Amino acid sequence: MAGTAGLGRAAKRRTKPTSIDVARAAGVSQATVSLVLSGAARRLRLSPETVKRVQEAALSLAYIPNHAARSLRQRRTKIVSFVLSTLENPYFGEVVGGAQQAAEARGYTINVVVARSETETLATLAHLRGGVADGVVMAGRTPRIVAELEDMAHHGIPTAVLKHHSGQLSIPSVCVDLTAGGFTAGEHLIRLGHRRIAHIADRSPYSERAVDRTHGYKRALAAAGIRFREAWLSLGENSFAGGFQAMQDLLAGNADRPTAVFAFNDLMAVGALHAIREAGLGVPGDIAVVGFDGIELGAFTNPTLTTFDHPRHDLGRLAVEMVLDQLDGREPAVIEHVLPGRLVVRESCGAGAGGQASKTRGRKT
Amino acid sequence: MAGTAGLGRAAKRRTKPTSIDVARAAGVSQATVSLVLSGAARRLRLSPETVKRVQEAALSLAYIPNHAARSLRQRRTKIVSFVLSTLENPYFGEVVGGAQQAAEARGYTINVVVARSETETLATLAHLRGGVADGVVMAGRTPRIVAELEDMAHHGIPTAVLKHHSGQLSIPSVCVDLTAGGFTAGEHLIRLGHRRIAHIADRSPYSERAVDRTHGYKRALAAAGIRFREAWLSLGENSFAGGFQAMQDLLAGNADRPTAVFAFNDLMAVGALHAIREAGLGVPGDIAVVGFDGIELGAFTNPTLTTFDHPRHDLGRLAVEMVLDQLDGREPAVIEHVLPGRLVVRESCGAGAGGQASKTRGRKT
DNA sequence: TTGAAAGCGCTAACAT
DNA sequence: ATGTTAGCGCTTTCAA
Repeated sequence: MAGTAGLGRAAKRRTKPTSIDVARAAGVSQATVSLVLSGAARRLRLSPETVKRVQEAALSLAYIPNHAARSLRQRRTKIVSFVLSTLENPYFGEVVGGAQQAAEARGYTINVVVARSETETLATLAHLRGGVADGVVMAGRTPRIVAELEDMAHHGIPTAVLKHHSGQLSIPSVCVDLTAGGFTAGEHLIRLGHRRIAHIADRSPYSERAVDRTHGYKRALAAAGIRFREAWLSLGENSFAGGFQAMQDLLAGNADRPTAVFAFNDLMAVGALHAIREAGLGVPGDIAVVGFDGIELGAFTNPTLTTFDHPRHDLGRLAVEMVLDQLDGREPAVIEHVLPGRLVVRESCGAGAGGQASKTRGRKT
Repeated sequence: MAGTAGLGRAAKRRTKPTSIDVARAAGVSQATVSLVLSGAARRLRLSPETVKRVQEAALSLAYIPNHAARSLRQRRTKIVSFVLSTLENPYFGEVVGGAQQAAEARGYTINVVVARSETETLATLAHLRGGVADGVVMAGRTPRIVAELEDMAHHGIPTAVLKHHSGQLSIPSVCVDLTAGGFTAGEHLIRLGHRRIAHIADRSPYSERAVDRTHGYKRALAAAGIRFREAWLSLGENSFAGGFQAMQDLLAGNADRPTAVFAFNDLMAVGALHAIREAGLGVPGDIAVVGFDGIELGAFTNPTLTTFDHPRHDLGRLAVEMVLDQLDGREPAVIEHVLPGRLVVRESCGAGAGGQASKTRGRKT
């Protein structure tokens, strides 16, 4: 029972047990406890009894190593932070899922931090510099954020950027080929006979330079000899309400209304669907709609949503792997992953000629 | 110029500056640096010049305190973890938003951890026991998780549970009055003349005991003298697809189909809407639908969704405040917050007689 | 095969 | 008004 080495600290009120307590209980040194619990026992050929005694002591004391002490000593936390701007778009649910799986496979934990503005993001990054996590995956960016990330990388905190081309940056990045996506979406609508195709874009600063899909859309128009009209480019917040409002603007501002709309993402596309319906018009009859990013919701709207689907799981996985590779001291094999997306044709574009219920869950192309 | 005490560590390659480096640069002691940067300077009447020298040195070295060292010494991290089971339901977006705001107001940071199963959750909690965070907000629960949380509380890591009544537990909790919600939803449908009202529930283990809204629904039926029919209770996964499937089951399994459905949450309700449409039926014409929880999506579906709206922001805020109160050494003022929700009537229940477009954004009751 | 000792970077108590 | 000292709990040489 009681104390090998007396009451000392172990007797203090409800203090969590430390490795010293375990050592005492097992009758070994603190170092041995550490060795056993870190799995180095076999390599160093500790005697099986010692190992067993330590394990039992640890178990009976419900010993859990102190995270702060361990990270201080080892100079690493085994945590990667995933910084994103909102949880209100389920898009990131799957991305984080992929990230977690990749992290877990290599012994790391993901923690998600929401930073809603550039200011908040910079504050978060400053916090992370203190060593809260070993690396950072950043979804969304502005020039200042990128600069900060580059600096962090120089100071030993590897990062990866998600979703936008990093262009000339030295930061590893993963993104979907957004330009191809914009082109594919536009082209699809053109093939269906549309020539008056509007575009709803995100007005947030995060997307200021993220005009890739808009470029793709313009290229599709150009390829078909259709002139781009400024009046058919509508900006809104990145949300249902933003898409709704952007679509209303589009309808109000144009005497000759468009016959099709390509939206920044599925969230905004759903907002647009609603605005069209409120205006007494039909989708795809009066206006065809194509979304972007492929969240599950699109398979359940009325009408179901044609969209450009992203490999969300892979996006998360690759971003984390790039960070972990850097932590392992190797440069990531590829510094910029550009993943392909694919068009998922459903009802909202009017392509499914038949358009029966049985097809509404989405055909993949 | 260089070293008071020689080149030593400061000269080492790219080591992040420590408070010792700052102290040297400012010509003061390490303790003074700590005092200045923690804001204790004024209280202790450090001379303004000293303060200034330290601040400048810290700035020019881009000094950031080491998180691990600080937490080890202070025995706290100023972090609260928010553990939840999925990011695919935007419901939690706003809850986390409220949590963050409350945390920030008191100098804490929230970090979100996704644990998709009971096993993952228990592993996460074990990790948190190591002192990664000072406290935990847990969304969703099973008996084993609750037991674990209680134990953590005994060991100095305060917790709060979100969303379900804690019943006899000693853990502080915040939830919406789900029973009242179920009752309100059922009653609303009954008032509209429905008597054949089905219910779609969540089959996940997280909800095993969370039958509150189902109770409410049954009570509403009973109050109207309507017999509860087992065949009209359908279970599904907590997702669009789960609601879709549960609704299909309902339609397939009943010769005399229900004229109304009350769904576990808005996600499942949207799945149900889709199943009804695929079956060639109309909402609310053939079947009225009422959802639960009030996520933004419900204002943009077709038809828009009548639902029982939750005060999501407050839910997050109160949960965090309960944790922080415990960290401050005071018992939370209230150990169980039961917040009211409110019915938001939109199109899917058929109540909006007129049902014009202009009303579809939702009337609050 | 195991133990002893040092030290990660910081803060808090105690001296001046 | 500032400096000295000790120590948070752990891992990791180095010694035995």
